[in-house]
Amino acid sequence: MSDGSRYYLTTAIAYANNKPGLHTLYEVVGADVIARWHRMKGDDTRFLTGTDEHSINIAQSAVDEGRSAREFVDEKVAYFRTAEDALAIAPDRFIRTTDPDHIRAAQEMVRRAHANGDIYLGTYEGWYCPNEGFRNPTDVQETARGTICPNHPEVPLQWLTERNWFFRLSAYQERLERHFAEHPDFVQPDYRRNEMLGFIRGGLEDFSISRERTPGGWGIPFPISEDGASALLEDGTWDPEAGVIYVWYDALINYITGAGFPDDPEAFARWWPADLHVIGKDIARFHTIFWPAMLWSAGLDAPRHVWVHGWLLAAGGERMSKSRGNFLDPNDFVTAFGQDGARYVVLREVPFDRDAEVSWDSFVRRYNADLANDFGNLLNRTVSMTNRYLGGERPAPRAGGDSPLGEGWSDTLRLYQDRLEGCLLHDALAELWEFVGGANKVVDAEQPWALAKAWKAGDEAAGERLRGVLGDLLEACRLVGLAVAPYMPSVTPRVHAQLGFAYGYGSDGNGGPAILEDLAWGARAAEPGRVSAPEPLFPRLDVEESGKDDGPGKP
RNA sequence: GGCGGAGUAGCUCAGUGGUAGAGCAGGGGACUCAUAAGCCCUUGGUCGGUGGUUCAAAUCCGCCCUCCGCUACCA
Repeated sequence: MSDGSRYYLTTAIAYANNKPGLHTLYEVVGADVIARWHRMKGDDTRFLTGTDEHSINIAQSAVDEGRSAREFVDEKVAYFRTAEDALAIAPDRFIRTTDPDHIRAAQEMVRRAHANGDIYLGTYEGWYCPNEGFRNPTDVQETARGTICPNHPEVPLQWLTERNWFFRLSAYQERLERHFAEHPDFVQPDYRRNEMLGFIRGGLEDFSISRERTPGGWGIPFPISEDGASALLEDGTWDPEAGVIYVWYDALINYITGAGFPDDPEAFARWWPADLHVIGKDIARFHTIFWPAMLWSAGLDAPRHVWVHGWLLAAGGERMSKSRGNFLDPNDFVTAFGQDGARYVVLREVPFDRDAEVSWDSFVRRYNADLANDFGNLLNRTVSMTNRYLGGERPAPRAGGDSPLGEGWSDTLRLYQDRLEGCLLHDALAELWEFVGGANKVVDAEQPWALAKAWKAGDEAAGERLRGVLGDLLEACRLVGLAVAPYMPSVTPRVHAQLGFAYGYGSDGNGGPAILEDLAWGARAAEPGRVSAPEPLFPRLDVEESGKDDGPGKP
């Protein structure tokens, strides 16, 4: 039921300074699930993810490695795309802040802010690290040798003053407070919203949006000169004296570039404002305070919702990072759990609204308990019994009222949809798996093997009941298998194949029937078919062999 | 320091006044369709500490301890 409703969602763009860790891609997997769900519902869906490439750190790292910044980021971006492919991430566009249309978008935003009187020349001063640029006062340390940056203790910091353009964030304080009040679900979860509101009420300061000096001049050229005229030179290049756009100002704009701004007004009118920005808790302020103000300044609408997710933490609650060496490699993770298994366990084991400590063990336990034992085995035993007792011919499920499973399904589906659309991705799966548990109980309560025996002995009623029970169980497998498609896109077709159903969705979730119609109990009851030979969906993993003692860093 | 959140079974957490719960992990049993999976039963907790209100407190109030988040320009 494609009702023409559109859904535009984004992830934060990843900082392209290294290979991606699973803790970074977690967010993208979650957003991909939401995107797939909307596609399968029939919404005209647009899912944007990509990379943030203009930081000073990146420029400096490239200099350190003796190559161009462009070469440096191209390599990192390739790592991201490979890992995302391995995890079946299917964006409608992978945006890079070095893309030409994004550069145009960022410059246009600066021009609009300037035309609107929202930017002005000022001075920015602070401790400047030759390696990392300006440092936050809270990040520097006073020592006997002077002020140093903890990351490079041997390099003394310089107190520098720059002439910068400032954005008049202070002018938007009242409007931001009003926006938060009028749109209580603008920022979620609620405790994040409260934190942001507290920040706004504490008073907003203007922030600088340009940089005079970056290594190699890396960044998007600032399009306006000090005198307020265009910084475009006669030879078609940008005046280096104008500096570059500060990387955060540049980065946020990717969300509108990805919607068609400013080149394609028609597309932009369709896709903007975004329905959902999925972001990490560390960048909530930029997305919920700076970003709306930037948009309003340019005469554009704020995004509708911003969801702030938590982090995967290593044992002891430590944040995962490359430098700590306690991160999980997404490619190793996919190798161990499979593409679908990896997506499932990371989204089931980590609540999407807060942090969670994870370990290799915890993921293996979750995989075995939920995927191999509960659902995989349910499908396996159901298909096996259908083959053994009914010659492989798939019986239809009983009408909802005649079947405990059929009766319970509508509640399960409603809760699943509520949780999923409310970004509680872990709770959505929990609802589905409660239903799986119910189906396993039905097997033991009905004992199809006993019914089969009685039927063989001439009890026609037992045969009738056997067909009904197995029909219900097969239907339960079909429904769960289909409902989890956003989470486990390649498992669903395998479930359908074993059950003898055709499967019509494409690899990104587009193209099939509106999923809610197909998710009704008995929706395909009229289709005859035969089950195939049973084949385990999720082979059990051995905890010992999976690297029990290695910790998350060395799977 | 200020504001906010949390401390309940080995692990992850639910439970806001009335005899301590779930899932996973551990133990036992019956069954056998199945990936030794599933089902049933079960071990396990002075509900962070302390004082108070109450007939009754994990739940309300005071104080204390521990942990976490936010407290602006690395991204």
